[in-house]
Amino acid sequence: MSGGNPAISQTAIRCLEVLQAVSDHGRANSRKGLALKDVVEKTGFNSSTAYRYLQTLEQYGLLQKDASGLYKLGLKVVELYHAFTDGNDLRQVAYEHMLALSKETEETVYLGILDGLEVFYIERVDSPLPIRPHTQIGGRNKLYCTGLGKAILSQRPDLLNRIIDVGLEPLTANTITDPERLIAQLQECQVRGFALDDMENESEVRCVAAPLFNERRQVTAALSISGPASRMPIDRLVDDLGPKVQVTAQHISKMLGYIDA
Amino acid sequence: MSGGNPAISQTAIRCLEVLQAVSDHGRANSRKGLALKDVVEKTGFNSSTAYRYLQTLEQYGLLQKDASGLYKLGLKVVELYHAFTDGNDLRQVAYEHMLALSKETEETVYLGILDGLEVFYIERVDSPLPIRPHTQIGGRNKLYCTGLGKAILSQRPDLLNRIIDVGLEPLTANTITDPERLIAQLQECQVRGFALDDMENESEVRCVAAPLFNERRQVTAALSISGPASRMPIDRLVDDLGPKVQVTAQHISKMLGYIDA
DNA sequence: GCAAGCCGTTTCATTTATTGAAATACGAGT
DNA sequence: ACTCGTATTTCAATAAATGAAACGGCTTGC
Repeated sequence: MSGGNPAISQTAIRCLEVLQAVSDHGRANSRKGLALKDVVEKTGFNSSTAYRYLQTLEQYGLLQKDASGLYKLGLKVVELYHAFTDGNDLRQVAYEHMLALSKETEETVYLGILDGLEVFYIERVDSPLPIRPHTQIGGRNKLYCTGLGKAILSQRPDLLNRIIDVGLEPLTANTITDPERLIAQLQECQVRGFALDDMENESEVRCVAAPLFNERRQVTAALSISGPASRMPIDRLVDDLGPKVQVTAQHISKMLGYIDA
Repeated sequence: MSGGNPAISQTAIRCLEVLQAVSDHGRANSRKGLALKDVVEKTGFNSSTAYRYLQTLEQYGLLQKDASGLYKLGLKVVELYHAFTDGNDLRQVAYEHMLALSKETEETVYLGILDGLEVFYIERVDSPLPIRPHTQIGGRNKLYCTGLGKAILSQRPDLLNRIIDVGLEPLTANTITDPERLIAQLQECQVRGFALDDMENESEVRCVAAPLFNERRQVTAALSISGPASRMPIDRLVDDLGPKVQVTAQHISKMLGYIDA
């Protein structure tokens, strides 16, 4: 190869591309796994090579063959996930508070963390009600048009310019695309203590979110309550749910070692 | 290298060994991550090599650096886990039943699947009570001395000889090490429909478990209720909890497409 | 019942990326 | 400023990855 970073293993990365292909497939088409030929198609690798990678991943347990001999994600994934959560204070302490908050409000509660210029959804507690949002854990969304994102952004002026430079792409009719308006709203959110998302990321979904502070008073995560617009009139968000997320977020922040000024 | 399977990528496997080292460390010592030198120590790789692997895993998102620059598991792990659960009917279907069962009994409910000659713990719903078992999700246990294992084994005579050949190592004073007794108990379990674990895997923990049947009438998974011996006298297990796990297991089996004879 | 075709698997000479010793850069502690 | 312990980069030697081709098994069609 030519330019690539020399401190990266080509072979290992290609192998992980195979893993990704299988993972992506699971998400999209669910049900059945991928055959060797599918992996060859998706990745463009030579079939011997793809074969070897599949064998390797299977041996390690990241992949396994399903009943029909197709490859799908393996048990090692579960093992790694639980090792991850064991070492992840934030998720640990937040989870029980999220359960309580969801129970109290009967709505879906999300925990998101800052990852680059996006929010990464790290945990969710579902609403008991039949109609509820379906954002994927393990997925990502923009900072400027989600409750979680704006809650984080309101405390992280350092990110604001980068976000605006990249551009505010509208995702729904309500997405804020005017930088001035975004800035104004973030200031409002800073004062009030929680952020609103009025169908800016997905139509029919509204959301309130509050930032989480760690022991160094930094914000890299937020908590939100989210639900169908029909159950979420703006005044319920502002008067009822907003204060509730905020209080819960404060509790969690305290557990994380944040000391109120 | 000399003998190794030629259909396995050495490089990729070595890279995954580094991932494992970081993962293992997280479990054992929690808190902080691993430095390059630690990885070098643990794996014995040359530092340039280990460095390249760490870079590779970090770039892919399986690892990330924590605040102090040490490596820990990254967000890709969460992404993969949720792709895994999306494509995993069993866990999906079982989970809500597990929630209900845990709520009703106020005890911890486990879901385990057969993996080789062990049970792999795939999901858990914790008891609300303060004293509760702590078996790790993503971990493994023996078939012959756990409720889950015996529930599976009672329906899988094909595995029995292999288990006995390997040997019944005692893990507690109560572990059954006599093959005859084990066989007798499995038959009893087959008749009654659920298996008991009377502190055979861990002292102070008792458990009842029932097998889960899939659409092809095979058993590769089981459901259990488990708790401290103090709250779990044998007659509660037999008269109350046992029938409850069994009924729940039957519901789940039905959802999985199992048709009762 | 035979042939053709498709896919997974193995082989092996060629090519390429990996390797590791050593040089270098960095940073904390003194 | 110097030292020590790490992290990072360099580069020639080398071991491992690659891919074309051959093989084998299984299904499909005639």
